[in-house]
Amino acid sequence: MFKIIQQSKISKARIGKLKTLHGMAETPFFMPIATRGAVKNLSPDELKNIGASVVLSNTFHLFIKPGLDILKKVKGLHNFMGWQAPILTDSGGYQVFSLAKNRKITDEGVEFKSPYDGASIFFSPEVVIDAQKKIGSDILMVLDECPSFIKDKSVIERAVERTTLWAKRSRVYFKKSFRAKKPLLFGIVQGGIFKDLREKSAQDLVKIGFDGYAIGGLCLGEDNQETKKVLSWLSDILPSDKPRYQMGTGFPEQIVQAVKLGVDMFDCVLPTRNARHGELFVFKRNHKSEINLDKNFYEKVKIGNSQFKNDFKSLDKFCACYFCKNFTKAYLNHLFRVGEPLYQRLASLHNLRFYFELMEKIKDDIRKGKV
RNA sequence: GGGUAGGUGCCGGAGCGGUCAAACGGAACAGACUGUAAAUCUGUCGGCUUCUAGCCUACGGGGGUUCGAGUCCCUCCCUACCCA
Repeated sequence: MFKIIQQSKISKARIGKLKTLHGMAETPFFMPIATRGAVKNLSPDELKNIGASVVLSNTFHLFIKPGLDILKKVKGLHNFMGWQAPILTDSGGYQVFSLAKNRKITDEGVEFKSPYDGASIFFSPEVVIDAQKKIGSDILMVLDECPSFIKDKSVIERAVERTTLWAKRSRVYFKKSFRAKKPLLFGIVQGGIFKDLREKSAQDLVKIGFDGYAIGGLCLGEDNQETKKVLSWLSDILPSDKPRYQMGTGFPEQIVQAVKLGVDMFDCVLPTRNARHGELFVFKRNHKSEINLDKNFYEKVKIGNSQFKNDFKSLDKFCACYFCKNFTKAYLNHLFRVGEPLYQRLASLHNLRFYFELMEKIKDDIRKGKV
């Protein structure tokens, strides 16, 4: 299911191959986010063209709309959204965090209030496995409790206990639910920035046994040094022959840091959301168009700012995206200011292409022994 | 020529004697977003300075009433609509 092709000699970075029911994906990879069955503004063929291999969707949001009946009728999300490559589905654990005002959590599960109409929705580990089965996900995530990192240790500790309990239940239920054509099931490590909690969480999950291990609850406001520490503690506990997935991460330098600490999979809303909000990621390249990941290797460009009104140059003439190859910064600045929908498409296309180029560059550096 | 309604900051538009450098929108200028309730949210937005404060200039022009006027009175100019 997961095979390491190359292991770096100077870091924990590795290149691997993850086999899923919808084909192989080379790690490390970055997943664009299609929360409601679509990466905002982009079509599947566009995603393929810029280098997407796996897409992330969301059980909670799909559960509400369009609902599982619809997804079952079309035989899964792949058919529904026209994406025949792997799909990973988040469990709704993140909504425990992001919709904290509208949910109640007990050991049984989470009682959500729908953000659309206030209807109550109950998520248990079993409900979530069932839902992901109907969605037809290739990589299922267990339901977890993603706490805010600010919470005191006792709160985090309880979240870890609950997450482990739910992981066990998920594992058991998963085994019952799938016989042939089994997708992958990932457990999720919690524990905030506390060494003992992170270690306990990881050890208990490893005992239960999963196809891959996710690291949750990171990059939610904690200091980057703390993130790094957590990853290095876990790199020795999580089995190295299984894929590791840092959920919700992150800024480009955070991804580079994590890969060096042995992480294989990433996802984040930043490239797409920030694109929509006027922020573009751009590599700093030398005259030969090379990127040096050891330095400050990129900048964030606020394309709507007045300085780009009269900037008729390409954003990045070495970028392979449709926008960079065909349009000027001044044009995108104009589209942004007047609110043309095309703005969001071009900006999203560019930022995602940046992330995929970043992943290609990282792999290239691993192959060359530079990372 | 007569009548009516108006003229407020970059634009639209509140205000009807003091708490008004003037609500609220928009534009403009900047910032934030990390397993997406996000084409969202936040801040600044007359000028100057010793900038959690002070000073100056401002509500069509001019004059007046008042301790005090964007707000009341007179007059002039302008705009829109209606009647001749």
